Amino acid sequence: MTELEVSRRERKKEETKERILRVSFELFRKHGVEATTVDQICEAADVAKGTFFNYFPHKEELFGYLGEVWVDEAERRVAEALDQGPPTWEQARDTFIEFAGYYEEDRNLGKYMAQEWNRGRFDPADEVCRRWDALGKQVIVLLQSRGELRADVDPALIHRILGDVYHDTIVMWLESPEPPFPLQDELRRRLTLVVEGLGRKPKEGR
Amino acid sequence: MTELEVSRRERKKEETKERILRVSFELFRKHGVEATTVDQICEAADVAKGTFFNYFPHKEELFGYLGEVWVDEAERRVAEALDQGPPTWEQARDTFIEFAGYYEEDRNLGKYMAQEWNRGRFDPADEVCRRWDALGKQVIVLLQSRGELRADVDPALIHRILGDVYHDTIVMWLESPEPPFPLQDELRRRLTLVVEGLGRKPKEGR
DNA sequence: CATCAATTATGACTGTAGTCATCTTTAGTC
DNA sequence: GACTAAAGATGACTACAGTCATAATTGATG
Repeated sequence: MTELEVSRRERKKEETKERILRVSFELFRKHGVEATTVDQICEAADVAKGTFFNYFPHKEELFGYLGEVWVDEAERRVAEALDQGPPTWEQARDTFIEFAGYYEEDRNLGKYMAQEWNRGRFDPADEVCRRWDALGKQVIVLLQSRGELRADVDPALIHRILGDVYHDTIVMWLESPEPPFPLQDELRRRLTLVVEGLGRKPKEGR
Repeated sequence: MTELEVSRRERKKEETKERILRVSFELFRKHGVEATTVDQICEAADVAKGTFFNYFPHKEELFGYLGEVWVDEAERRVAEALDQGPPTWEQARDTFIEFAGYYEEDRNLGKYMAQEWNRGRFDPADEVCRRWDALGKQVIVLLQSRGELRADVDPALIHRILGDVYHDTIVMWLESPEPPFPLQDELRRRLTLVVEGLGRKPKEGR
């Protein structure tokens, strides 16, 4: 076998993993995450339990892959936006607000995603987190250089604070009673408020 | 038996609950939360497993009681501070920052506490959350009336945003590598920044 | 003190996540 | 095609959380 073509083994492996992932999320959507057991997933994907755990060291690991899908898409969209020149604060803000749409697609799944994310149990979490971070920081630095955000503050700190508010708003939305409030509007409101300040003015101008 | 004195049954019940709680946290501190099983707790507290679950519908419920202890203390301290007249922003900020000391007392326990808090699995969670909320909001309204915080913004929103940053800073600290950064200094830095604003100025004065 | 209803304690049992020694399949070699 | 080593699959097994029918304890009442 040459190195170029993918061996049957590789192909089967990939197929099995794909099948487990596909079947899992089907069941999650149909019956909810808590109510879906690994046994059921194995049954539906026609693999032994051991096989499941060969691919995913624990049940929650499945969500790591959802995270990867999301960040792939997000990176693509940010690059696209930056291609049209450096953004204003409003443009950048709205681009990131749109990512909240991932959570809106399936609230139940989103809830679990946020939860597992918090627990930091994913294996690829480090990598995925790093990419999310890089995405945000890159934009913050650009905004600082354009004078749209305070340049006298560590961009990592600005990033973290905006991230806090962003993240917590989503968590709040996930837990809010039906019908949920309009997530993206609320994000816009809060992020704007934080950038404008809640009260006192800084002692020095920026 | 008169209604004034507590029956032996009541006393025993209380004793058992206390014993389970005490023994649990001893074991948590000694071996870590994950590593401590309910069986071990029951063994050490000399009760049957069923008894444990009579008192605490699930293992995590134990943390609900820690939450209650914390909020009791916090309420006491805020009342004390308000007794000395309405606070400035700096005073109020620092009072709340001191509460982060609960987490500093035992980082491992704190980690679990924050996690379980997020998951919202405590039974008394509603009540305890409500009290924490009331505590914060009360102070925000006071600060607004003194012109220390923007009065043109819903106090609940200000409260939520400051809470986001507060909470997330603690989570970050809990996850930070040894030796951890100085938590209270970092909280002060971030909360101040949010109140002063990250960049753009509001269109209208406050 | 005997009886009873209500409360609390008990531990065998169930369901599920996760492990591991063993078996099967595959790609490469002669 | 036969052989081999390594990758991958398997399911019986373990460990733990949580349940529930039953037993024991308690306080009240005659």
